[in-house]
Amino acid sequence: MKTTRQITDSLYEQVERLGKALASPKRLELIEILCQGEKPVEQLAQAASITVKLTSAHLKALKAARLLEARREGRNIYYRLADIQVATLWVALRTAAESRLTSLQTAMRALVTHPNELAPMNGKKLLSQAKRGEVIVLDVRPVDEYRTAHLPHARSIPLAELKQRLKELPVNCKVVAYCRGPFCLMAREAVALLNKKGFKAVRLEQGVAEWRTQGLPLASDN
Amino acid sequence: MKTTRQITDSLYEQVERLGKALASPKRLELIEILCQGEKPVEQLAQAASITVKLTSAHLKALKAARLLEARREGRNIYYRLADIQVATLWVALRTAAESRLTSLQTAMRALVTHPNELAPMNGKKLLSQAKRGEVIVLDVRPVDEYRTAHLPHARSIPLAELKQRLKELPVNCKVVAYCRGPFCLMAREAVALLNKKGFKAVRLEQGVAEWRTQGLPLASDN
DNA sequence: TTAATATTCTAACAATCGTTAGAATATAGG
DNA sequence: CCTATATTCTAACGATTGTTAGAATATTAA
Repeated sequence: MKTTRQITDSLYEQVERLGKALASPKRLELIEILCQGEKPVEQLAQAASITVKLTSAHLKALKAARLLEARREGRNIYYRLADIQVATLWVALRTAAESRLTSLQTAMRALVTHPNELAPMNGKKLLSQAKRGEVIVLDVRPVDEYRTAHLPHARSIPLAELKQRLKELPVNCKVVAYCRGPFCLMAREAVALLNKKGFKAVRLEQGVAEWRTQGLPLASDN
Repeated sequence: MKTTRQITDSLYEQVERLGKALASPKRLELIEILCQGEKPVEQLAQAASITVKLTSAHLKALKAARLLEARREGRNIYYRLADIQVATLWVALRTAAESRLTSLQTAMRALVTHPNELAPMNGKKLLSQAKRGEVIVLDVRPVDEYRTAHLPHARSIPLAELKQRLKELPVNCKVVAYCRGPFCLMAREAVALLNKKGFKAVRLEQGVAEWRTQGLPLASDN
């Protein structure tokens, strides 16, 4: 027979398992990357800039905490979020950190280096403008992430290819670039490049995960 | 000049600080207790069943992560949540754990020992019933927590005093008891006692924190 | 001032975690 | 079958964390 205290302890210890999974920067980054869609281990390792072995260990920990699931396809093992709720939890944690930690606020403010990089835009307003063709919404993530899920009316040009594919964009139309979210630097780089080349470009702070938690619609290529 | 990777790393490391603060069962329990209102160190230690020294260390960690704030009043130092958002984060984490971890689900199902302990009730429905006097909403937490915030129309009888104060309750009216939340066992004990004594009592799963995150109104004594 | 109370600080130990390297496993293709 | 590739497992290390005990600090009351 367990005492009341033992029962209470065991309940909090269960939640601790989730907390521990969220207590590592690389695990958080892996979650963020997986919010963009499923990926094999090596690709995750590359995206997070750590060794495959370490990636595997972190993925194991996240899987043990039931935050991830895995499937094998040929030689690769693809990991994915166990549930959209996991993305919601990540966004909640990041948002809480942004509003609570002044050090994070200053770190993020320091990222706004170029004066022509405007403030993040309103979601619904952007949607209607994109629909009417008044702005071009540009997804600068890798193509596979675009295919999994992207903003409605968005066009895909990965950051790595942007320099070569500038001709595809009309010069006079305003461009709104987005990437994985507030912690991802790809859209910032894209905007800097575009503005240097004479385009009128601004950055959208939200990524697909934030977009989804706000209840806004998404599209996908299948 | 920092590289893109160094910037990205530092952003995730900031969020890690929050994650780490949530990666200890006792710190989680302290947060839950503080969701009920501010308390001095010794009372927190007692409520969490740990030593004052250890409590102080955990509180220090939580304060460093900006989840708590403190104020001195005479000889005591009162801790409180830095923001209601912290309570929201705690509820989000607990909810995620409840839905993701089967071990937690079974642990919680095991708590429903008495068949006369009914399923948790709907918030708005309860509110209107309480307003019309069809049910008695009973807050069995310590009085100071009741004073800080309680459900509308709720009556306070702390669990410790319930046995002596049974006469205050009408026998024929249905009683809905609540405490700190799903992880708190006080309401369960109260319901078990009431039913044994011939009352018709059920337990409300939500506590004040859950109530608030659902956007429902609260009352307080000042 | 001194004594009592509440809390924090410091130091130390054991347990846990992140990280790395080397061995092991599972699959695909020849 | 063998070989190459992708991933995990095992073992080990150093760093970090939870916990405890003893000293130090701050406040109140006498």
